[in-house]
Amino acid sequence: MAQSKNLTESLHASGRRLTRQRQLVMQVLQDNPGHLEVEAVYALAKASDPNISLPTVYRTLAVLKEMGLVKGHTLGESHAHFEAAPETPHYHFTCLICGRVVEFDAPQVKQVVHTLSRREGLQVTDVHLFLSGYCAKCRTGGTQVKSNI
Amino acid sequence: MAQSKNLTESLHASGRRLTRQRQLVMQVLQDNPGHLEVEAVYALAKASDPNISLPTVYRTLAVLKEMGLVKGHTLGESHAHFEAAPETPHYHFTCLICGRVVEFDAPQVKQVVHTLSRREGLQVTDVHLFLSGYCAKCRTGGTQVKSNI
DNA sequence: TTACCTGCAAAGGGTTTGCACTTTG
DNA sequence: CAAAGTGCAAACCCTTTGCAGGTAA
Repeated sequence: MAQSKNLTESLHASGRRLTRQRQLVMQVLQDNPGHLEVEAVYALAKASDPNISLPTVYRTLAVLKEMGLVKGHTLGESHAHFEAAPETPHYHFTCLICGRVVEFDAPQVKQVVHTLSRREGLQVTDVHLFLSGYCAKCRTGGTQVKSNI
Repeated sequence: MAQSKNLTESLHASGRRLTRQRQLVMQVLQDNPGHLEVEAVYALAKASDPNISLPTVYRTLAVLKEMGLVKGHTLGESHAHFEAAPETPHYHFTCLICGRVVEFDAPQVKQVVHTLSRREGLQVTDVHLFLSGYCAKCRTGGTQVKSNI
């Protein structure tokens, strides 16, 4: 549980308490790299603690996000996705058909952000680069996992 | 009404009909550059046609988006924003305090997209680069227009 | 002990849908 | 005239909130 240290400290620093539920949600996010919908976090957490509630998951995600331990996205869809905050920022491509997410890095983005910040006098705290389209499989009419509409 | 041509053709090409409401919504988006929330589109449309309904605005925006005539965003907020599809793509910064939106272009992004597409065999149909943080005014504790919570 | 936190249930709020009527082509 | 589109009202669904009982510190 390498998480505990960071989580404990962050909570303490902001005058909050370390609860079983907060540890659990953080653990779930760390054990499941990539994007999890809130319902998925809830389901995974519930596997360890059947009593945890959905409102608590929402509240916990908000707290963790505020402390910078997790990142939240709303990638064009109606519901939010969360992931443990990666050391190195990265960006996302989502396939419109099968929903596959490709994560990638792009150093040029930092440069863009820096240039803009200077020019406009902005302080940028968060960067989302989100691409959508068709992945290699779905382009060719192959898999189409999600298109059973 | 330079719009009419494009709208008419796009609708016809997809076997849809040209209605007063669709013309109106498209007109509203074109006459009001920048981002409009759905409610704002509704209000502006209603000024010209008091009978237009909110569901129709939603349905129309979905149709226009599908045809590529408008772009929809969900910039970290709970509700969607729309804008007439610009000739040249651009990106957005939103101030977390006052809500100001700064639009900007960044040619480097095209390069990033191109590189990734090739490497992963993706077909990218949409690109969102969304920054958030504090604008020049709000950094200094100045205006804080929106923080009357 | 005492804030803070959780669970439950209910409320919120943006978005979507069912249906009868209207309008386009 | 037939099919597509609209308006109205109600349903949906993700998310938030009020509150009484728990729990970390």
